Amino acid sequence: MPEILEIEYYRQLAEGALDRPIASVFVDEYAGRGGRPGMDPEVVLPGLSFLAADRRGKVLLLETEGPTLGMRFGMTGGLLLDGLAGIDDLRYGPGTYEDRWIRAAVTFADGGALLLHDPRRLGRLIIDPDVDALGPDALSLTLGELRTALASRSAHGGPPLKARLLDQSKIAGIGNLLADEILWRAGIDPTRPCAHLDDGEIRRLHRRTRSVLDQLFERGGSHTGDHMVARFPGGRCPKDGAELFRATVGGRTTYWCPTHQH
DNA sequence: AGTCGTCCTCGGCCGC
DNA sequence: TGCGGCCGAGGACGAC
Repeated sequence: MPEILEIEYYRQLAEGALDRPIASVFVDEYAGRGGRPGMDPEVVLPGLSFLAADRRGKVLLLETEGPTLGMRFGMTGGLLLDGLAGIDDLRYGPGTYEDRWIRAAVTFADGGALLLHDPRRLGRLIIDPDVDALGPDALSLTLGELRTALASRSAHGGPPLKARLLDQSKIAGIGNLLADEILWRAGIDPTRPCAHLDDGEIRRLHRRTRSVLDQLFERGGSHTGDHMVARFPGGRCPKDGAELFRATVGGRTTYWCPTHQH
């Protein structure tokens, strides 16, 4: 599934779409949901060009002379430019390409096109998305920013740590699989109240977040993590062989090791 | 503030 | 064996 690393690949791919006048735009009924009234990409984009390809968390931001096109990819969204896929296969996607799964298209005057390929229809195209609602970007997360993100004044120490890591308004870009991988490497129990980590644990979590993102980016994406091979019922911890716990944490299926994650 | 259900589709798995 | 049908997976968001 596309998380921040895949979106960063898409952003790099989209740099090939800059400075090419937009001839027409198509957005299907689902991909256009949630947009601002009167801000229809099909209407406001033709005639303009993308001038910069940016990213905040999992949102790809294509800036023009006027409005900015925001693209979200949901679980199975893929970006194609002039026929090139941004990523070969997605863990939960069908792993194949079909014309009928093209949900949106930006066609340039030169005949090329930027396409959203999204079998399960959770991707969205939004004009001028609210990026201020997002927390600091995970790829450049500082220790101080992580400290702030984990703080809570609640009597019980806030929501489970994993739920907080997935909260895009606190940290932008971490998805379900990345959260499990990071916590597994950091050796921290995902169900711990997020504000109950001591300073050493916060530092460890920060260090592991950086190393996971750096390493997976070099390897080619979120779905190639070490913890992922054991992410099935009955799977065993690649570090120590213990059978992983499986439970819903923060509303998402979570796997963690009862032996080395505390 | 934090948790839960919903959206959407498809692959996988169950049972007959 | 074959097929029908159900479940669960992901991220974001609205509702309690």
